Amino acid sequence: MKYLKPWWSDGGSLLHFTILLSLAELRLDLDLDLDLDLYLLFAPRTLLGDELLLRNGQTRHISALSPFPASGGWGRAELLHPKCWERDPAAPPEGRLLREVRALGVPFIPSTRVDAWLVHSVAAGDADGTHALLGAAAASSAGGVGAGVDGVSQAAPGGGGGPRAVQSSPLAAGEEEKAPAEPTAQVSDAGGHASEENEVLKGVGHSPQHEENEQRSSTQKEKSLQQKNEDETKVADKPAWEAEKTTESRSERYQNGTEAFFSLEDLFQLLSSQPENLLEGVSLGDIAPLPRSINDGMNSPTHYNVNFSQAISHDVSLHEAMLLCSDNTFRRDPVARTSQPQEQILQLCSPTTNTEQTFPGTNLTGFLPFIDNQMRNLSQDHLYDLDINIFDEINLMSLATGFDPMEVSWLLEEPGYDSGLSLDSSSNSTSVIKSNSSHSVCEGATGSSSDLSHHDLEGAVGGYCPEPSKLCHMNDRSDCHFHGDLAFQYVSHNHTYHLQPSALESTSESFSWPGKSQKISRYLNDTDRNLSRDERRAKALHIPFSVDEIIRMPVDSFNSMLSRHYLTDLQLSLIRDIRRRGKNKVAAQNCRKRKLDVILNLEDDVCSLQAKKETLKREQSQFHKAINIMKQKLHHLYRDVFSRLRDDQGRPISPNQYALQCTHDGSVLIVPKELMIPGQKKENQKGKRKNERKN
DNA sequence: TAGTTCTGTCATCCT
DNA sequence: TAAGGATGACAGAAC
Repeated sequence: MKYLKPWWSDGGSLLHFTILLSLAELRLDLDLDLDLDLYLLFAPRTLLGDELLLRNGQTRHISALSPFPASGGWGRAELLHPKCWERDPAAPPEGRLLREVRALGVPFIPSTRVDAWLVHSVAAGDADGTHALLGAAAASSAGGVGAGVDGVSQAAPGGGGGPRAVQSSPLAAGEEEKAPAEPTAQVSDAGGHASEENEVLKGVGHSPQHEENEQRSSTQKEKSLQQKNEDETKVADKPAWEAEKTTESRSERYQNGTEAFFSLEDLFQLLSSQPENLLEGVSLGDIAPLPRSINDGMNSPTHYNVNFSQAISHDVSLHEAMLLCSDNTFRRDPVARTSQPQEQILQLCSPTTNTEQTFPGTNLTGFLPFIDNQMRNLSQDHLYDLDINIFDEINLMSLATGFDPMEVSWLLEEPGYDSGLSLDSSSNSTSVIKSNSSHSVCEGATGSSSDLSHHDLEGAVGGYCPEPSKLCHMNDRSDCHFHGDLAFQYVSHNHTYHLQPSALESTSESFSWPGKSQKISRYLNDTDRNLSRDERRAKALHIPFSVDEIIRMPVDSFNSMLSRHYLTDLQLSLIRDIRRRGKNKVAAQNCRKRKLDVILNLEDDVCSLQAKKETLKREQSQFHKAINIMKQKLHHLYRDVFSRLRDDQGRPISPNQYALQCTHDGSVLIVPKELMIPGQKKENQKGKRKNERKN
């Protein structure tokens, strides 16, 4: 197990904590919101001396851990490191507090549960240290101390229902710290020792073996990352519906075992394609030992038997997660587990085993090695960043949809609802992890791989369909399929939006956490404000598509997407309304933009025309001036001419009685005004008057 | 508090 | 006929 850069919220009360959990070939990233003080109370003692990074940039030194309280409280055990129990006699046995929580009817605070996680990759390097943890957990379980309501504390007898699970665990049955790693071949040589607990807790990558592995694979990682980034960039640049073919083809490549890298998206796609398998059948308790090297992970015919259903279910706790981390062993009510052979146990079969049984319709040969390889290619920083971004959304999303107690109860009340998801603490479908190197067989793991496309899930708003019974009709899915889908949708959540836990007003309001509710409510409301009304509506109705997809998707893809999912009339109506409003909103924006452009253009036209008008006015004025000057000159010339003219008797000719008249041939005649043409007469009179006025 | 602006939405028409 | 673009009108939020 690895704690990755935990940080506290500004108020210092809510801990946003990311845990990388090494689980066989899978590493689970858990995103938790924990109470700071509570966490400090029960934080693993191995964190003593650690600096916790607060969100405000300050650090908080873990100098002391309070003793474990006598009893009560919610989910404390979830935070308790198994070793703490061993060292602290006052510590309650494993699972006790979980039982208490349920027995007392205290609702799980969604943010404190590991209600959503991602299966990231294999972290082989931490196999050693985590064995110690799990061994301790096994010891607690084996002690059978917790007379739990459900599987956790009942998982004890003999150290676990999966007989080999307990026995194969190096630390099981009270042998925790001293037990060698021998029983499980894949357990690290240095593993299984509690002395390495620190290493386990503080970072897998710090173990010598892990470093060695990292060095060995560093070059390969770089190349792999580069290749992966290129691939993902190409896909990411396209809308989901455009990338659909790409993802499908990638899925095929995975199936063919030709894809060398396995990204989160890929993993989700695969999970979505076989959610029922992964969620229902995979038992955390049945996880095969972790390969010690990349080559082991890639080549060894290790069988991976992981029960995701438990981890994903509402009952999954940090405590379990912590226990799960170790040597691929997860003790979770083996009795219950084994008592339900019909429970779908997915075996992530090796190429040499029955892959068809494991993933009918989907050849996931090398599935986990791909994950391993991919995750090995991710640096811790990458993971950390990823965790921050993704888990925040996931965690918040879970608040909104996945873990509404009302919904859970409703689901459980659904006729025929046989969830292997352990939605109920009393469910018998608790998962068991046997530290069994043998290969489990996937039972009931059926279904096609193409039911849920990648983008269908990735951008899902709700990732949840409210009518499970109807969902079973989807693509001839069995109940198992539905459950798997449902469960996986809980996990997939929404990665499209910055899902802040609004958790929808409705869902957020449905939680009751005295003393914390206000804080959570404020937190949810603050973040939910960023969601549009349609987004909130979509979340409320658990529309499995993102609003952005609904709006932007081409009509053909849109219709095909709708046809691939069973949606209620209400959901369909909402989806179409969202699409219509979204389209219209864009249209309105464009319309206003155009209108604004038209107005601006018209304003520009007005300005230019006004400028032109001014120019013309100035020209007109200049022309008038020129004309006046010409007239003035003509008048002077006229007078000068008449002043020089004489009649036959030598007398000057009066301009009042005569006028000059130009002929067509250019000659000038002196014509008596009485004989002048009327038009010329008027013009001469006008000219005379003007000249007189000017004079 | 009133006015203005911005934005989303609806109704309607048209393509 | 469905889908959607365009646009006027209205309402609510924000300033």
